Amino acid sequence: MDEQSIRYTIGEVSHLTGLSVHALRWFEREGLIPIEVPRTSGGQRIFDADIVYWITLCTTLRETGMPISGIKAFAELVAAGPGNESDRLALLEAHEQAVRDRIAHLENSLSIIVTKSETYRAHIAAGTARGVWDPIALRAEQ
Amino acid sequence: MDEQSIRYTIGEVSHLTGLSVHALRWFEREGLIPIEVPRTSGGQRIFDADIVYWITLCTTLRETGMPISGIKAFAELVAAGPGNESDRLALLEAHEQAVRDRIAHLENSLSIIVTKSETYRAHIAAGTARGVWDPIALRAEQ
DNA sequence: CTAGGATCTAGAGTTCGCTCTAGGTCAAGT
DNA sequence: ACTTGACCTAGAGCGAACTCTAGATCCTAG
Repeated sequence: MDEQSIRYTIGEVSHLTGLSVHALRWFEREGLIPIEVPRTSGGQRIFDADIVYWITLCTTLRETGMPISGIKAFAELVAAGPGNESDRLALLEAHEQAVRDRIAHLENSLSIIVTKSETYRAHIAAGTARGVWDPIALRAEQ
Repeated sequence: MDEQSIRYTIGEVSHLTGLSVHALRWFEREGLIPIEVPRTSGGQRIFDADIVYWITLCTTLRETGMPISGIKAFAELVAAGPGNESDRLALLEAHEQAVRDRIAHLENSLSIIVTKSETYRAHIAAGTARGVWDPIALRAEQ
């Protein structure tokens, strides 16, 4: 990496990552960023590509359901420096499995929803969209 | 259906559906159940197979990310009785698509996480788990 | 008939993950 | 120099989805 890499303001990072500036400041306060974000002499944050990359990774982890506490644990490992890479890997692998499980569960649920939709479609097409196939309407109609 | 179908207490429904009794009462209060749940003379709820089925469907919708407000909308359509089946179908199909999108997004994110894991594994195996591949360690080590 | 576990209502409390506010300071264009 | 929009800190507030509490009633087994 270049010694003088690109410097971003918090607003630019907000655009790059999709997180609000509030959320970015909050991420730092919560310890999700493994270094102290450097400041200008006036106290304003200076982000570089590395931190933006880290934040992007954080959002990927968040979007896949890792709780803030999990990301914080990961950040703490990184902050602790070299030597705990297998711990970091274990954390990632556990999350990887959690995501796979989540996808499998969603696919399962999806098929239930699809079946329900198909039942509705069939009955609507047949003009018989009442009765046995609707457990609640059923009650009303008996 | 049988005129005298099986009757369940709220505790039994809790076991059957995995929702807490608190959550079940809250679901009713929030209007997620399209009928008034009948009561004993003493005021205790009596659930039957139809309601249990409905609640199970609700949990499937919830687990796939439908907000309570969405389920409420669906319940209101069902409560309104026959005639709006295509609205119900539209609601289900919209959610179906949302779930497909969610799965696609998760798969995308998963591949990012997998790549990150693989990088860690490769570097740990090579005994070079420091430096260039870790954006934060990178900073510390330059 | 009585004990005690299950249930009732209505509303307060909790957790998560931000979002917003107040009361300033900073910095870039004119 | 001045204006104006971005940024600062610390903490309060918020929406979603429950969860828990209090104080009372129900109901089933012994």
